Amino acid sequence: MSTVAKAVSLLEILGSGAPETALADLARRACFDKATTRRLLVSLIAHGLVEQDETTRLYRLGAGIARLALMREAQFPFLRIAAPVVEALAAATGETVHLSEYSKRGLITVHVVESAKANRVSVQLGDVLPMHATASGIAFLAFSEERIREAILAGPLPAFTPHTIGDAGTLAEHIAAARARGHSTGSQGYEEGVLSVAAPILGADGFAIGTIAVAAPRVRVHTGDIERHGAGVAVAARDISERLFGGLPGRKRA
Amino acid sequence: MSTVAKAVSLLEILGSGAPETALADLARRACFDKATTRRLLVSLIAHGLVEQDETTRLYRLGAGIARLALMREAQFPFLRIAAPVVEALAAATGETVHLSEYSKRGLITVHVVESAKANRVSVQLGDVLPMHATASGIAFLAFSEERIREAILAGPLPAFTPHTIGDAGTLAEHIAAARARGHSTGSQGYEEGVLSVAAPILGADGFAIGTIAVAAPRVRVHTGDIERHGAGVAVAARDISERLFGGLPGRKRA
DNA sequence: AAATGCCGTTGCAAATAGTGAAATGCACAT
DNA sequence: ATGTGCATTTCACTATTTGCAACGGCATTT
Repeated sequence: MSTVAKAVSLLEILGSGAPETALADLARRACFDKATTRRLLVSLIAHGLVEQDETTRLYRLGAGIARLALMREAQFPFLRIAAPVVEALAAATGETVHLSEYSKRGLITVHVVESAKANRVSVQLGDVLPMHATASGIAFLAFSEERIREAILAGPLPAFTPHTIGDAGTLAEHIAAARARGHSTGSQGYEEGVLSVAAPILGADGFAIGTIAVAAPRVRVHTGDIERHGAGVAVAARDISERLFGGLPGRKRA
Repeated sequence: MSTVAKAVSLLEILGSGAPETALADLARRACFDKATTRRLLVSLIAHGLVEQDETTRLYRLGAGIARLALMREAQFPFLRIAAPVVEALAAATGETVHLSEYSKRGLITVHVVESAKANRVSVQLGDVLPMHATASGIAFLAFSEERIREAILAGPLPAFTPHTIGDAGTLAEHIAAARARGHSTGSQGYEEGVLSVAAPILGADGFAIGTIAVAAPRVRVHTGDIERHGAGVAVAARDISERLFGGLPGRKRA
């Protein structure tokens, strides 16, 4: 295991769970020696990616993380551009709308506007959505590079609910259907009782770079709602793509 | 130089400058061997912190960075809490207001609302502000742990403009004055023609964790404006502290 | 009060992981 | 065709990293 892999693991562990973590706890969770863990943390602290409480000796993610994220956002203002569209769609539908961005590990939820209704779908910021079990994932795969799609179809398809698609053939059908329609639908594949509709946000090269999705409790979805939301996310996704890439002919982006 | 230090350097270089960077360019700027640079990048890519354009082979910061930042924000919602206060102060003063957070390297600018006026002060998100040359820095040091203050007073005080404070004694006086008043003033120490007023945002232990500042072009600052803005930032800073720590008696934070 | 357990920190020899020069392969321009 | 510039791979060498073990501080327990 490479040293940077270990360092990143520590960051991920610090990010998940409690806001602050003790050294021994961290070492145990990461399965590293205490000494190793501490030395990695010292390096990370020197660069501001981790901070340590002076008195309690507890560790937490540092402001350097935020700095990197801000620099990235300055280079590629995905959130700044897409967030208003998400808000607008949330207002128009009255349901929870979430935005995600592709990453090696899955689709990362980068923005959420929850429905104002009491019975609503809640999505955690930073959550990683599985490709095969969510409307977002299927919408993404329908417009992704073939390499990514095949990797998912070839890999394991863990079940999150009894409704999760566990068969590569069925998944391929869903993907094909989503490609034909321009948006996907997800039915309780990740969480029970949740229906979702998602559309891909396309990059400059025509491949998906993220998705926008509407998620509603099953009991509230009536005839025509799926189609209405499907049209909504498709328009919103296209809108985001255009704002990101339409106005800047010089800039290329995968 | 430790391996994680190198990996983080690459992230910083990727964040600064152009949105996408070539391997050779990156290796040159970091002063690493091309092979070394690439292997580090491969590790970072595996964890989603870096992405590579499939066709151009250019590297950029990945969505994993955003994920870590979101997880951090979920643990400690500094931006979510402070941003509305910054907006309000910007609306009230009509000038540029910026928010920063302490990090080992300096004060990191995490939120900015620029003045609507044509002649306005512009601050870059993610910028690191020097402690000795900005109103924010002096406000921070006035309420920081002694260790940090002394490290700055002992260290070098590079000049950014002819007005930058270059003398430890003068700096100590400014810090003392800021502590007495509850807010600091900065006069063209970092950028020519800019006057700033800043106040510290205090953590649960009473030490500063960040600052909020109003920055205006010198020509627009008239009699009484300094005092008015000083009162404004002080109230805003206290407001943020209270919203962060007042409501959650169980949570501690340095 | 002494003892026990837990935690963070430091030192050191062993070993794994990282290093860089050079070679290979790939595209594009000459 | 030939050349140039780039990314990528290989391999012997070296240095960083590693984990054990011991230490000191702190709190709770006996």
